Amino acid sequence: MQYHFNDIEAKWQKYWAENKTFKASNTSDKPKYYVLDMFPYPSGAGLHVGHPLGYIASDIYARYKRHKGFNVLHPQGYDSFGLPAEQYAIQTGQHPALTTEENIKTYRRQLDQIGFSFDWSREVRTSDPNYYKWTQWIFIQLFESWYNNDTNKAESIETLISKFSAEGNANVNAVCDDNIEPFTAEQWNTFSSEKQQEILLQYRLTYLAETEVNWCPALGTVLANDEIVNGVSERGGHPVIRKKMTQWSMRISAYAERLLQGLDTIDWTDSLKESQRNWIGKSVGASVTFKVNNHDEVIDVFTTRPDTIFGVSFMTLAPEHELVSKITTSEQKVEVEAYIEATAKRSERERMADVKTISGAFTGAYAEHPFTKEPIPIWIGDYVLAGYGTGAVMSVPCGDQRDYDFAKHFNIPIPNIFEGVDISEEAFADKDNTIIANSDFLNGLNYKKATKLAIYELEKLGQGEGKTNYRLRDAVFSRQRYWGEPFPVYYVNGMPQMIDAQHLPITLPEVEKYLPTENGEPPLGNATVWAWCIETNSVVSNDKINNTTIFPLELNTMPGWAGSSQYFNRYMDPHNENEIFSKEAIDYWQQVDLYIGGSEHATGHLLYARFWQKFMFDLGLVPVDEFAKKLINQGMILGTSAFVFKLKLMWVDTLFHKGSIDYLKELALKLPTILCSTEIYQKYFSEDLSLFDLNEKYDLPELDNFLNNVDTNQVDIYKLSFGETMIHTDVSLVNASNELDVEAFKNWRPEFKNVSWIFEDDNTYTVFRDVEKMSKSKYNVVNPDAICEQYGADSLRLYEMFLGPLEQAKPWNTAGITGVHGFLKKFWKLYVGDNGLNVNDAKPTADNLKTLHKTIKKVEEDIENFSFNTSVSTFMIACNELTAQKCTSKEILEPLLILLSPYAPHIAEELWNQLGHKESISTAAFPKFDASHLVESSKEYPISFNGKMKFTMELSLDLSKDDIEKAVMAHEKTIAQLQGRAPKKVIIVPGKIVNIVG
RNA sequence: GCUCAAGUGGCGGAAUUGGUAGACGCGUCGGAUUCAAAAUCCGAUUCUUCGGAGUGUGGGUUCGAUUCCCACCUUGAGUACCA
Repeated sequence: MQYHFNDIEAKWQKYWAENKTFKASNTSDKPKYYVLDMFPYPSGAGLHVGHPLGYIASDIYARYKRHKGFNVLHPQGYDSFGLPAEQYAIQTGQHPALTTEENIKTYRRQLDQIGFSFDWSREVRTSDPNYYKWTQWIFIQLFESWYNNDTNKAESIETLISKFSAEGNANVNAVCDDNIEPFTAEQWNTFSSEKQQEILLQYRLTYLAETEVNWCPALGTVLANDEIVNGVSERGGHPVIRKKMTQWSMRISAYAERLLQGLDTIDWTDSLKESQRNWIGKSVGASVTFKVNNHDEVIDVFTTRPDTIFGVSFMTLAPEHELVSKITTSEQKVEVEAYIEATAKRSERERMADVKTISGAFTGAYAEHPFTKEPIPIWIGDYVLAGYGTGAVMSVPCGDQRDYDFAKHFNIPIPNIFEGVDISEEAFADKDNTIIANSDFLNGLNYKKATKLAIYELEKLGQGEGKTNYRLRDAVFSRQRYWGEPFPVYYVNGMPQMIDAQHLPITLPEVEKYLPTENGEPPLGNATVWAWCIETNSVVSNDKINNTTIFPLELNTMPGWAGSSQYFNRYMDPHNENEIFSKEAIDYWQQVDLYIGGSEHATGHLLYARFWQKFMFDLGLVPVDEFAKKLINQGMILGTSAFVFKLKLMWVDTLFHKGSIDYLKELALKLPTILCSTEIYQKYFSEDLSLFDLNEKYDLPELDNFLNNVDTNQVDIYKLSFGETMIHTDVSLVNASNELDVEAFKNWRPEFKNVSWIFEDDNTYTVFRDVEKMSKSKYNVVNPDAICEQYGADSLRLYEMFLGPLEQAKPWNTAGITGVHGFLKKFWKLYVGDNGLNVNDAKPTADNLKTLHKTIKKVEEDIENFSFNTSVSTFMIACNELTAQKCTSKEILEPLLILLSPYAPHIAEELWNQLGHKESISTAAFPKFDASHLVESSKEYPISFNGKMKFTMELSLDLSKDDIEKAVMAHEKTIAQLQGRAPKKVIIVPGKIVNIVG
């Protein structure tokens, strides 16, 4: 009987679905294990072979853990709000809910055909009102909370209100806005309700604030930095302006320190933790206040090196700094304004990428040194960014290379405040070896002591204090989009009010158009039924708005990361209508044990989700403050693009031609389209042959005609050289030997229907191959549907794992799948012969047992180390060995099946069933490794001379070092190798190696 | 620039604590089977001037280095002057 993978796979997928084989229970005697994949966005293009890589790995792990006796939670769902569906809706008018539904159907079909052991009964979708009800609910909790630095956690806003009414805000130690005005309890109690709300908003964990955004009036939307190219929008090339907008923000900065510390408690990859650390960007130092001479102004700076304060020889402000216009002298005005204008034209990215060009301008103003009272010139320079810190720097050229370069460039003095250090060539930034000099009371001190003393003295002057700075900014939470969670917020006199949680969800209203409104409001501004009635507690028609009982609702929606910041907990109890999850469920599952996904989420989703988890921990909703214990990043699967070479004229040797460049350019345009097969092209190109030579060899009428019409007075046709333009061709038109289906290519690209082709000698056309990111636009996308159809899901699963280490990027090459497919056929034949089952009760041989147990050992180690590629090799070796051993023993073949089942579950289930089992193989226990089967009595010793292996010798493992040496020295090959010399030394490591030196 | 990965045959990759470099698979070549093909099976496959050389390059430590140390080069990813 043959291996009919399509039938087998369909049969078991149906069985698993019907029997709910992988449904997880929230109560069990078994230990729990929670394996989660990062939330997929169901895109319209469906899955390509790169997407399931992580899902296959997590599925193997989940199935392995079930064999190991765990109660495994392995859910899946969809992050189904998002921009692509909205964009599609704008173009076609189709409701995003409809297209999303369609896309999910495709995704589900594709996921099902790969045989994942998901518990689909727990599926969630972020765009489902029953789900986003809880996203809205968390938003309300954030609004109703403030961060108390004294208790170092979030607390109910009620505790803050009672503090205010009892003692005012003087003793409140909160994370809040910068510009808070002090008030007493009496004042608080006399404030109007609106005033009180206004103040509270400055403390809440989610708050309204004016934020600068990249506004594109033509598109009516806000753009991300990388959507802007050269100051205009990437799509359409419309102008973009900086605009202030009132938006919801999340006070994630309150959690900066805890987010940083928490990294030490979780088993995530170092590179990912490192990028989070960089993103949080903690720096310890001091804030210092400089007075500006002849002005009633001060400049605040943050510095990590207060010990170098006597080395300050100038100040640098960002060109955008608000003080610049106030303090610039009339003499310097022209220069400063010109410089500001020049900077404004450069994008922030440009300014940052360019470290080599030094530019700046002197404002003419001076600051006063806090200790020496000497005047310090104030400059502006675009190496200082307005957005970071205070947008101003105290410049210490002897201790900072950028300040040093700036000072050198503008001939600003560079005072040396370091003992015994030469700064004539570069700045000295080594904190550890710093001894301060020329610095009054700091002389002779090291970095640590000088820093402490400098801060102490600054505090005495009232011109500074010790300070810790974080780069992490509060996160903007509003989006001017339709397809996202609506806020549960209405406005009374411009002040935001939360809708009571019992009335959630506030569902997305219907709109006619998904575009922003004509007066620049977000798409929800198009909704006609989008007002809140506080009497009926329901959404009502806009025309009823009276601002006494019926009020306008918020028009923004939430960002993509809102829904994905809580889904991992919701999976624990996804259908609970009364709570976000029950206490029993969260206490049982606790947190994700293994999370697999891409590293592109390092500073987005993975940081925000940790923030929400910590917030929920503070509220006592979750038992642990990190949501994922272990995290692995799977590497990207790259595509192998295929190209055809189109010839073009090259200019390198214009010297050979008498004609003008213009004539050559004109000629280039007239060159007929010639597509040249890769091997021919590379041969001719590397031999530096000309177009003329090519034409001689291959009779191309069009080229002939072209060459005949070249003005030979201007051009030497014998020396017209050529190069190539590479044109992507769809990889589906190319076979495993890189041969192009030319007819299909012509049908796909009609513009190449009647052009000249140069084929290989055997009349085929070979494409050029190169590895690139897998994407539709590069025509290198490989669809798993076709692979499952032709080779089966088990082959796809094995091959994805076989490609290489999970965490590394690696190219996909469909041709290689025949290897693992051949293995599965061979594996099948080990169990099933032409006349039925081969398996019997034969007693296993020592070799059989050895093969089995070394396989158990290796596979178990591999899974624990997430080294799935090497287990596939191990299976192949085991299969090859057992086939050679003609093994038929059930005692061997049955455990082997369990080993394979996490990787290739369908074939394993089928054979398991044929062996007579009634239960799914997923219920079988993982085989136990027995080391006694691997004990060897002898070893094939490598005999090396000076570290180079020359031959091997079979020796008993019982031999002593001396016995081994005697045996080796007596060997004829040793004698031949030494040629009469006496060895200087003989190294013997029993059981490992013999090395003869000399 | 910085941070983190990575660099091994024609290709994907393997090599446990420093101990036989190239497992396993693809591809290629040769053979068997076949009227032929597919499928299947068997063998060979780092280079080589046959002495050797060889894991990006140059040094170092060691009896012995893909593995450890130093310097450099290249590629990929992330990040943006963190004051």
